[in-house]
Amino acid sequence: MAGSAVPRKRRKIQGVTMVDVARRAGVSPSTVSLFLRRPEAVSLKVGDAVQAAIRELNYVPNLMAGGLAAASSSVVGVIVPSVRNAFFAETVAALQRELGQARLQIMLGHTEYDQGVETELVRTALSWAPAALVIAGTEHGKATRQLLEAARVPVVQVWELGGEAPIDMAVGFHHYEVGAAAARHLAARGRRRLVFFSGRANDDKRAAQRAAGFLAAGRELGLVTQHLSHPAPATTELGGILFARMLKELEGVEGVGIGCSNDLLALGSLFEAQRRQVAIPQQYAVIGFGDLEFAASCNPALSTIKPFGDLIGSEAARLILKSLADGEAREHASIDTGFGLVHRQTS
Amino acid sequence: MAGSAVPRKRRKIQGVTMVDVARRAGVSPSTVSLFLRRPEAVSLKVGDAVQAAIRELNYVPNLMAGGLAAASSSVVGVIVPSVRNAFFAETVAALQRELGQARLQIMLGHTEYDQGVETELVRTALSWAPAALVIAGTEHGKATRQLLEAARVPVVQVWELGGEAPIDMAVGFHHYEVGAAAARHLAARGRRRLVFFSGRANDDKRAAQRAAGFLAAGRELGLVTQHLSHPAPATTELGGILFARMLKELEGVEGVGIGCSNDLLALGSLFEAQRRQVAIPQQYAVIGFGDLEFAASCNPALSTIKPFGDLIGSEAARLILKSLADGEAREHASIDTGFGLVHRQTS
DNA sequence: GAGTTTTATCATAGCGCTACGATTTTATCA
DNA sequence: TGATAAAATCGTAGCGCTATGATAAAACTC
Repeated sequence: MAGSAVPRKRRKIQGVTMVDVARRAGVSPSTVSLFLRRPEAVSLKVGDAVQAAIRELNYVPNLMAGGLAAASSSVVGVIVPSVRNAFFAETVAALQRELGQARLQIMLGHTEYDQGVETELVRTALSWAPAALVIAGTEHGKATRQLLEAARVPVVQVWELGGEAPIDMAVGFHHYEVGAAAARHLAARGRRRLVFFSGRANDDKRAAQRAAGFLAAGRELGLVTQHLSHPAPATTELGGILFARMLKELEGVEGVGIGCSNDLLALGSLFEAQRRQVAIPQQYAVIGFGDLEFAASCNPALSTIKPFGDLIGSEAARLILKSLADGEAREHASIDTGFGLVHRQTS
Repeated sequence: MAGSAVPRKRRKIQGVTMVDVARRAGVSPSTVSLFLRRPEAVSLKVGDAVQAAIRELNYVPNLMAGGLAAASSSVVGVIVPSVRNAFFAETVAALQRELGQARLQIMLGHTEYDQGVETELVRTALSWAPAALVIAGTEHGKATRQLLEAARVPVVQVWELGGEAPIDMAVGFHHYEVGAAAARHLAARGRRRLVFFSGRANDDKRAAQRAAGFLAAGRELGLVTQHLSHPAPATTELGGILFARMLKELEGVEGVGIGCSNDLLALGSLFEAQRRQVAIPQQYAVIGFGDLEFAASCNPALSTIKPFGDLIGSEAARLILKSLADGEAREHASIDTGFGLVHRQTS
């Protein structure tokens, strides 16, 4: 109906396009494109000419155009609860390091432990036709799971194993086992009464699993085992608060061993103990989780359980790269990175 | 020359496109697009129909196509040394929180304090025709600076003020002043001999500036002031090492005040002091930088200088949003977020 | 040196969307 | 009611690139 024959004015995005480079180098645009994607497929002479033209014109390719034409982009969506959390920061750093080698970029999203936000972030990530998706955890809202299942890209769920079946691939460890290992360790060190400290009681599912594992193992060993938790994030401050609460509740009780949902809580406990002049590990043994960087240099040095956040990131990257190489024929791997018990002075 | 009249087979990226939605809703694709971008420009009846079609088909728009057509994308490139660094993690989190409201996504890159990597990351970010760029620091390599200057997008340099002139906009504070404030504080608390601890001596320019400010202010006050530094990253462990070194070098010296390049070093110092049974603040006063989450709950509680990392992120986001709204007419703002001296027990 | 294979380069048709201006519909007024 | 203004919808032409298959050039055969 609307039959306009008038040429519109072009809206130009870029200063220098591939066409400009091609003209400069005296070749066709296809050749420039080919050189950029597979330099070895182009003759040395032409390759050099193109390279020179690119440099002279300061050409920066447009990845949106490339991604659109190629039906896939070079972004990997990474969705974690928060990068302020040192655990995830480490994994994100490893991912970027490894994926960067393959010229893949990271598009980051933080859920802040909100399932609605998570769904939105997944949807947004998918809007970029990402090469792959990395998401923390295996328990997601129904909408998120649906989106992820329908997505025709590799999906790697990280930092957690067990629970719901992985959607595609998974790299992580069993938090329940972490808790159990902590309880058993304290028992082995002669503690007969166990307490678990945790924060963010409502939304950190992984912390909840560590707690569950700790409590179950403690009871299995026939020990009185209890849980002190709080809805606030698991910080040093909260560690102090929980330790104080514990002191009040367990006044006079001997042989207490404390498992902490993370090293920050443990650190806070250590400080509170100092303030109260309670000896650690003599009166109370403490074990954390995370092996955060201060754990080794605390006084007393903190016993803890070490996850391998860096390894999780690099293994996830490896799986992604492999999936991309294998195409449809890829397998649905699940990798257990395990954890290590680091026995220091607090237990 | 190559005149092929044969229709090629289409390579389909997406299951459901905007055309499908339009058909389902009984409107034209343009209307769907319009509804997505400016829902208020579409009649209520049509809007509902489109909305319903989107939901029923589970349509996910392709942002690459959108960005390409619109000559700008909804990504903001964020380039920081490392998210493992709590300072940057906080700013990144704030950025994502604020920018997310405007449906902007963050594309993250870590330089790991390498200038070559930084240039590559800037180049990659520019390949996405980003809506804006956020980069840590004001001192960049020549290539990076050139790229940023030529980029026709808002650029916000964060976490640092002073030094080289900002390329476009800047949000941060003067690290030199932080160091000076720390020195003056220690002097005011009666310390007559000052020492500054820092790590990553070679590549953390901002830490170097804090050191310079500390040393200059100390000397200006007529105090003997010295610098203990180390090439390793500024960790708790390094804090302990530097404190031990200081003890050896300054044996018997009274009234020593220690400034630390960050709270991790300060924490390590505290622990080392405990181990050596040296009283803080009686024998040695300590002040850190960062007000990391443990600072308030240490024993003794750590005096420190608080940057406002979160504020830096949200102000940067505000500037970006304003720039995008104002278009070409935008101003080249520079915002000093300042810092706060938090006096606790270690000084 | 003509025929055959291999290698290098090219022309074209979209990828899915948005901006633009044109067209149609609805509201307002004389 | 017809003329005019305002609002809603539509059709088209790319955005800059890549995949594809066609052509041209070079490297082998016998």
